[in-house]
Amino acid sequence: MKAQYKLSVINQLLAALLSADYQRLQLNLELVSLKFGEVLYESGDAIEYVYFPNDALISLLTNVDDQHALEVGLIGGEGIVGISLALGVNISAFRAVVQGEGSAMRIKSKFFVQELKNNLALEKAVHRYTRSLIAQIAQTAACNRFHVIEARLARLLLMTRDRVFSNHFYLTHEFLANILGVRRVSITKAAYSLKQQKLIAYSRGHISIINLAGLELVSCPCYTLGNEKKDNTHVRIKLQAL
Amino acid sequence: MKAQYKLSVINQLLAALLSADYQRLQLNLELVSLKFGEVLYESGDAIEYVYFPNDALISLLTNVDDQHALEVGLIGGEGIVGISLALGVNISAFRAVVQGEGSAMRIKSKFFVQELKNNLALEKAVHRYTRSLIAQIAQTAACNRFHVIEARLARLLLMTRDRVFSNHFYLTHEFLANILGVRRVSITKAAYSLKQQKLIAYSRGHISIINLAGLELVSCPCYTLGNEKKDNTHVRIKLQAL
DNA sequence: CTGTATATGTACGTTATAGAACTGACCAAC
DNA sequence: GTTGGTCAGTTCTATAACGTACATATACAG
Repeated sequence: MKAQYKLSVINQLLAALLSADYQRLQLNLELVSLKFGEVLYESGDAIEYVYFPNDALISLLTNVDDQHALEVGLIGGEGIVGISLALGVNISAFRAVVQGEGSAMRIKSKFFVQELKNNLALEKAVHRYTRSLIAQIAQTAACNRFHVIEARLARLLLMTRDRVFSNHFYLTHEFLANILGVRRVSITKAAYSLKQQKLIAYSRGHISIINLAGLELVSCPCYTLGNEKKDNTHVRIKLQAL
Repeated sequence: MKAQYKLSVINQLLAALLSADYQRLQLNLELVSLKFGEVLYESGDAIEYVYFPNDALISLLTNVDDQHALEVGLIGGEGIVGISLALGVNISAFRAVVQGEGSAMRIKSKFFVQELKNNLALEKAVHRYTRSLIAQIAQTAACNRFHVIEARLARLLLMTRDRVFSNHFYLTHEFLANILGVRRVSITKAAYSLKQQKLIAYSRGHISIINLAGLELVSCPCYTLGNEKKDNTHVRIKLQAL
């Protein structure tokens, strides 16, 4: 299904392209809807498509052993999934899982690589995004090391919110546990505490943020820090151009 | 001091360059010796020089708060410090600290960026190295999350060994604690245990690996995994060409 | 050879999180 | 409406790692 109609939300990297560049790219772009839990790549897989999320949300996970994995990056409309390709390697370093249902534009790796060569603006944007992803990965690493589960959970919920543009989303404790690399029980305990504090509400996976400012307070400083530091220079927001 | 003499060890990225490319690059390269504990950049600093370590060892740290930092990457002769530049950003995302004394080649950012444009092989190598650094950062993140200090210490010692090409190096418990983001006491305990097991010896910072195979056994699987996965395609070892 | 700084060792109470096992509540399909 | 599956909550015990404080040992400078 090609993208031939307006979207309420469009990937910001694409939105920032010049009209002519976008027209050309669009020929090979495909609009897809991504389902919760869907796996785009396993770590080590060849990258078949590169994804530009619109309102979908992709979690990058790294495996330790068969038991444990850990989220190292979270990619929404501000980014792109499959960055390795822009670094000359067509193997994914991560497992990429859909954490938030939604739509994305995708393009065959071959076309993406081709386009990168001819489209300096795209290349530049992708590089800059790569740089900010590296910072995000490192930040997440440090956060996982030093902060308590409740704070990390709050941070994850806030980051999710920012990327799906909504205070309501679907995430079970089990899924969150996988993402944060902790036991489900620990999530339940932390989530219950947040619920008690009237910061969030949830039931069977349907989570709502009901006190944003409060949630920011209990979340670890990484959240606000991450936003301040966030290198948004890779996108010049130009939604109106579409 | 320009590099006009043979080195026993030379950075592998440089070694892999074609002779002509290297000749040109060399005009702007400078041989420097890096002292233990020296800080190349703070996180957020403008990148003045890009470093190609020979036998020096650089640790990349990310800050959490004023109290805590955490190593996310370790760069020796296989790599390059100041990668952000190749991604179009001249600000360092990390604090870069000399963890192992030794020499490195350095080049002014301006020249490096210039050279990247004209030297496809270098650009490709740097990109691939970036890709493998991302994998390393993520791996380290997961490792920090799941493995016990003793295993992580063993891993760090092994990684250090691999990069300084020696079983002997200088690292105090205090320094190691900063790198691994744990208390000094925890390092002392873990190091003491390794010493008891006759895997290492140390005194006042002078560490020796005395049972390599044994140390690999107690180190976390990340170590061997990291080596298997290690993407060395960014260098074509060509030391004989120098 | 003595004093001071640096490096390492020890001890004690505290806490976050792990592991494991079980209960209850809700949902959808048959 | 019963059944089977998913999701959330509780409890218990074990332990790795923390914070802090202090003690010893080695190196080096005067």
